[in-house]
Amino acid sequence: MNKLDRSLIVGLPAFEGLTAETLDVVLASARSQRIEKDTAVFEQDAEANSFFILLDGRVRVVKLTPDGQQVIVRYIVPGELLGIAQAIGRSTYPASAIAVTDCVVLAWPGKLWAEFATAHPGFGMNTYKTVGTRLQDVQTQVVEMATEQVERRVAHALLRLVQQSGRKTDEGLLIDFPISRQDIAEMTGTTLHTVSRLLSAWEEKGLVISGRQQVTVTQPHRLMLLAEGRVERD
Amino acid sequence: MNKLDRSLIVGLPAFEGLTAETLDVVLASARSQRIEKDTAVFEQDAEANSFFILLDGRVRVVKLTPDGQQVIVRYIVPGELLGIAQAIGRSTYPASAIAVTDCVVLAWPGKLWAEFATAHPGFGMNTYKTVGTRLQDVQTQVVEMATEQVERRVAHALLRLVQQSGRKTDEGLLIDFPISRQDIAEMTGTTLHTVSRLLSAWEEKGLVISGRQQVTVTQPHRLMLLAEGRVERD
DNA sequence: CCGCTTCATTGCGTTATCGCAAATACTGAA
DNA sequence: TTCAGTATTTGCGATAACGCAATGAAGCGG
Repeated sequence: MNKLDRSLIVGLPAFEGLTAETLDVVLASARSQRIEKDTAVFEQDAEANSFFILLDGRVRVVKLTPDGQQVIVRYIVPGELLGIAQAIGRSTYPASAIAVTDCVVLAWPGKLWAEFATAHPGFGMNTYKTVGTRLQDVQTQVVEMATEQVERRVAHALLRLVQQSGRKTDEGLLIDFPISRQDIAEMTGTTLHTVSRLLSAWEEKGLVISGRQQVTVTQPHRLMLLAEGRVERD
Repeated sequence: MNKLDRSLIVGLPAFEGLTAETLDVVLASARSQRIEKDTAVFEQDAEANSFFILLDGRVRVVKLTPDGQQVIVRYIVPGELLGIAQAIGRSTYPASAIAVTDCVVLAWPGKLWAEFATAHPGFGMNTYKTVGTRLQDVQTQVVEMATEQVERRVAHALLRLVQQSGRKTDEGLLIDFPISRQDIAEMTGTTLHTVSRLLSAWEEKGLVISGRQQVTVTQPHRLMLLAEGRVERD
């Protein structure tokens, strides 16, 4: 078994404020794991045997409805925790997590979570802060879904993706992982058709450039105006 | 200053597992407060100077959008925490809380939250569990809003209200606080008109009885079938 | 390099839901 | 008891968004 290096996790929000010794202790029980693109890190309703930190790649968190529809709850970027069912008092995962690209994660046995949290209060605090942040994010999303029409919701979603995973290119800010019209639809509660029409219209207006599983926002500012609803809805 | 009695909070989930002495310590810094119907317990974006437990009455938690629309995030029933901005790492309240009926709350200075949480880990855990539960609730709501059409969303909302605040009457389960069509609309992201039409249709079918600011679910089972979408949508 | 699969586009008809407006019903206070 | 203020109902027209279906483009595996 190859020893994991402390530098992997130093500086991550989840471990902020912990001593070097603590990091080593924590790392000692972690195992690193490669997750191939399009495979699951964990599955909804399965026993929450592990919790994870994403070190590299992108992960999509998805909820499946009884009738087979999907909703994308959020995207995870490197440095973020995922599968922390324990921290919210669950024994099963409330959603599935799918690797959007090839990924590397650190995994810990789920039962260690409580141990860590009590032995290293800072770690507990940090995860709770994550949970709190996500609560706010999701509540914002509810407000959007309740009050905004589709065009603005999709605009907001794109802006969030760009903020989280935007890579600067010649043309603008590229969302730097593969994302389909269907994916965007599942994030915003609409259909791939509507998303496609919107992107086409926006491309026409010069706000974005989009292709197969790829979106670049060329004029974030104008897109933001549109998202905020104070504009040009022709 | 009248001393608060331990019996007020014994048995509440937030204080579960704490010793009698601890309860007394905690109570020593609490002040009890009466909140008149239709007044605010706290206001969105205000400094989070206090956190609360609702002892009696009902509170509506509302988010206001920049353009003046409202969304009802949740209803609080006695025994529940509210205004726990500290626990999610915020210094301002992310929403407003309005008394739906005359209420009694216990209030603590916000800065005490962190003290309590460290001095009495059980208390911290309990609030975090609350935050976790709410995260799941809200995520469920996002999934509903993304995948279900209005009729099912409203049905789900009513069932939740009945479950949380249903009082058995001759006719069925009465939501035991005043709730308008507008309120239900703001919970489900629709309009009071649509809610009114739905309630009328359901009354026709014998599922509910509704009046001014009042709803009784007479056939919860059939309403649930409708909410789950396996039915009679004529 | 070819064929297959997946993804995206777009026209067109359908429909759920909205938004307005007018009428009606209920409640609490004077 | 009456009046004023709110809440509710309901008809009707408008429309945002869906859903289908057909076509076209892009990428992947052999």
